[in-house]
Amino acid sequence: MAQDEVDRLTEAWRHERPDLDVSPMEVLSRVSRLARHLDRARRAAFAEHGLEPWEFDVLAALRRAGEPYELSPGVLLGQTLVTSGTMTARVDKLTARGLVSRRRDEDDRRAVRVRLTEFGKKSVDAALEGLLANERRLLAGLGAEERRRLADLLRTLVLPFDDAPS
Amino acid sequence: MAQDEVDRLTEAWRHERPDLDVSPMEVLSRVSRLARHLDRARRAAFAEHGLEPWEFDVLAALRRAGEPYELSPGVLLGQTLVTSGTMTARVDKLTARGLVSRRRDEDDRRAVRVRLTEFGKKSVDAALEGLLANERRLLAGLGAEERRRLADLLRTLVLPFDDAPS
DNA sequence: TTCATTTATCTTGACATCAAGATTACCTCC
DNA sequence: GGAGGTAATCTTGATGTCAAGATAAATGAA
Repeated sequence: MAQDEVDRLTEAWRHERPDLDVSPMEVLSRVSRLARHLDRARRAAFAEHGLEPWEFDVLAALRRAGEPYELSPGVLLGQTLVTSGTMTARVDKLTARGLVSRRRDEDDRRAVRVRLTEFGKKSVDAALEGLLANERRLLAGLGAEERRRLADLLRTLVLPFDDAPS
Repeated sequence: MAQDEVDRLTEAWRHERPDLDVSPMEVLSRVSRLARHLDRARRAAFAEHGLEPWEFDVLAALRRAGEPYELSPGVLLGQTLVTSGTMTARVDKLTARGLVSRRRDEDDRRAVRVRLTEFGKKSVDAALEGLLANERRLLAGLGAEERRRLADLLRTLVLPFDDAPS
């Protein structure tokens, strides 16, 4: 198989630091680099539907929640791995664009409900289909069984993080 | 095996959008989420050595280059996947901290050489060892053969990006 | 030689993010 | 029914990043 950037990177490290075992990078550097490439691909895929990646993340969380497509900022925080200040800003901008609406909870007046608008639902549904089409293309190099094994191996690495929430 | 966040996420999508095949997410969402967790782990590991992740990335590229630990901003761009404006800012800050020095090339006066200082070399060498110790811990759940397979599968996904430079 | 093109780097302006703290409202225990 | 503690959200200030364009120098064709 052809060499990728990480092969060259670890080879260089082995030359410069032969005293170290850099083999962990062969897995984890590829994860990081692949994620950066995926971010760019996602950005391009969403741009066709007029959404930024961070906009999709919020809208998708609401969409996944099912009818009536409504969650609190606090729940959205947990699903998107951002801070509260960031979520405030995101909801502000999504509201300004008419993709979601925000209203105060009547029972707990500290709380807020963020709800997908009809426009938001249409946007996120279209963007999701574009995303999946793009992702299928990126995975074309792997067979079904390989994808399954890859997913399983990745799950093993992710699980410790999901268990102990940061 | 226990469920992770991505299992819950795809299950929710299948409930809301039973018409779509969301299986690509089982691989790619895990890559993205794992990368976010790795970023945080890297940040913590580097903090012990007084470096930010972006600082390490630049210093490590110079360190890997070998004696005299000197590269141009343009080459650093390619290795770190950032834009030229970002690299200018990074080199500015690293210079201010005394981790690298910058001087104009004598032959091509458009060009600049960024060189690791002795302090920069010591910092990046120490941080690298901390990073690897941390990465070994994160990979503890996988055996040697599993790591190799995982690395191979990831290489297959990364290669198309490395070939066609964005 | 000279001018247009290309290359290498830097500058600018906008923006998303975070950490820390402020604000407002609920809740529990005396 | 207060008072202190907790919870949910928002505000502020600093920072890192990008996209697009500016600057400056090398290159090549006529």
